[in-house]
Amino acid sequence: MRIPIQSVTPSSGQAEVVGWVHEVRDLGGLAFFLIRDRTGIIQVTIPKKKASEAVLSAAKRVSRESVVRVAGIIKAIDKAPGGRELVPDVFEIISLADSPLPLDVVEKVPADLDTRLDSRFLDARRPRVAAVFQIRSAAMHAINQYLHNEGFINITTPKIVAAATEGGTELFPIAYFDKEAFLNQSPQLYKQMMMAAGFEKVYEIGPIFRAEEHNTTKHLNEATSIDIEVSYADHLEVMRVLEEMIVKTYEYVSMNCSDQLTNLEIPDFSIPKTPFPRLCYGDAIEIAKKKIEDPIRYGDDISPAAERAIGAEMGGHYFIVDWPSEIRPYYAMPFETDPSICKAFDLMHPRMELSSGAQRVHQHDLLVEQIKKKGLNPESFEFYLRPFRYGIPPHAGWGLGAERLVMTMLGLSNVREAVLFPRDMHRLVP
RNA sequence: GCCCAGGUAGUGUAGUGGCCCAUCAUGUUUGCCUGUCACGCAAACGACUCGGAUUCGAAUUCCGACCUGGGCGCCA
Repeated sequence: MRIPIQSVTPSSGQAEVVGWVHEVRDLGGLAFFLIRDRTGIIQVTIPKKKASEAVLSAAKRVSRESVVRVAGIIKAIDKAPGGRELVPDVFEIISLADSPLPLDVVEKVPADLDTRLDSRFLDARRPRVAAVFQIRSAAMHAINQYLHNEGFINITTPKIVAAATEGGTELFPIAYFDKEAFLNQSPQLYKQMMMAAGFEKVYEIGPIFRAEEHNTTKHLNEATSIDIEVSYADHLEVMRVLEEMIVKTYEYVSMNCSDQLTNLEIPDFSIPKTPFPRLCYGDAIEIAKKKIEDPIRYGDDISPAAERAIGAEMGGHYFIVDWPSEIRPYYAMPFETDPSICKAFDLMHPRMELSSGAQRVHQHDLLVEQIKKKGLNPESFEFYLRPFRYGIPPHAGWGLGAERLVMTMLGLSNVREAVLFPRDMHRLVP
C-alpha cells in the first residue's frame, strides 16, 4: 500500500511509495533515483548487481518527472536524505513523462513566469509554487472560519448579470440565449439586496470579472473577491471586522504553514498589529505632496507613485478614510456634518490597495440624488433602487481582493503568482 | 491604449556589422564509473520570432507585424 514519502522513516521496514522521478544519478554499478511526492523526497538506491531484471529495465527506461511505483526494503543510511533509502524489489513506471520537459521542475535553470504559466501543472510540482497555493487555501479557510464564527451567512450570487449597474469598470459582454448579458464585476448590489432581505451579515467569496485593458503586476481580468455586508453597521464597524479578519488570517497561516513559509524563504513572517492606523484622505495627500514630484491635489485619485510614498511612510497596513464624496461611488454615505466627504475607506498595504468599502446610502431619495450628482440616470438604476423602497436597514460592507491579500502576505512580485490560471489581457489559455 | 526594455537550442543565457557553420549552463543521447546528493569524466544532439529593407557581408542596423517583461494610464 502506498504511503506518503514524508512518513517513511529509517525503521519503516518494507515500504511502497508512488511519486515523480525527481532526479537520477547513475554511478555505474549503483544508481540513485530521487522520488518526490507532495510530502517529500526519498532516495531509491539500486545496486545493479543485486537488482532484478525487471527493476533494471524499468530504471533504464524511465524519464524525469515520470510517475513510478517503487516498493522494497527501507534501510537506515546516514548518507541519504532523511537518513533512509529504499532498495526496490518493484520499480514500476505508471506514467512515462515525455522528454525534454517544457520547464525544469528541479529549478537548476530558472523559467520565466510566462513559460511557467504555459505549463502550470509542471510549475506547480515545484514546492515553492505549491506552497503559495497551500497558503492561499489556508488563508481562505481562516477567512471562512472567522466570518462563520462572527455569525456571517455565506451566500452565492449570480456571475451572469443583465446590466452594468455600478458604472465605472468595463464589463465582459456574453451571449445569453437571445439576450445580452455580462459577467459580474462585483457582488455589491446582491449583497445589499440581502440586507433588504434581513440576512444582516452576509459574505461571499467568488470570482469577479473586469474587462479593463490594464497591464500591470497587480491587476487581473478575473479575480477573487472576498465580500461582506453588515446591517446596522457603519464604516467603522466593518473596518474593525476587516482588520481583525486580516490578523486572524495571518495568525492562522503563521500557525499552520511553517513548512510552506520556509519553502518560500519567509522565516520572519510577521503578523500585522491592530488597530491599523486610520489616515484621513487629506493627510494622505499631504504626505504624497511632500514625497513625490508629480503634482497632486486634494480631490485627485491616489496614483501608484503616491500610494508607494504613503505606504513607505506608514510602514504597514493602514486605512485611508474620509474620502471626498466626489471621487467615491454614489452609494457611499456622506457625513451628515460635511457631505463633501463620505464614510468610505480603503485598506492599504504599503505596496497597494487591498480592499475598499463604505457605509452605504440606504435612503432611497438620497440615493437617487447621489446618482444624479454623478451624472447618471436613476431610471437605469431601477433594478438597484427597488429594494430601497420597501424597508432596508442601514448597512456597510467591503470587498477584499484575495489575490492581493496572498500577494502582499507572501511578498510575491506579480499577482499572477497567486492565481493558478491567471486571466489577463493576453492570457486565456490554459 | 501609451512609454521603456526585450525576443538566440526544451529551459535560462552570452554575443551590438566580418573574429559566429553562434557562448555558457541545464537538458537529451551514448560510453566509463558502487555512495551520489546541483555526482563526476568524455563525446554527440539541439537555437538567432516572422516579413521587408540597408550592406560586399546582418543574430547584430532600419521599417512593419506578432509576442514577452516592467512602468504609466484605465480600474468608484
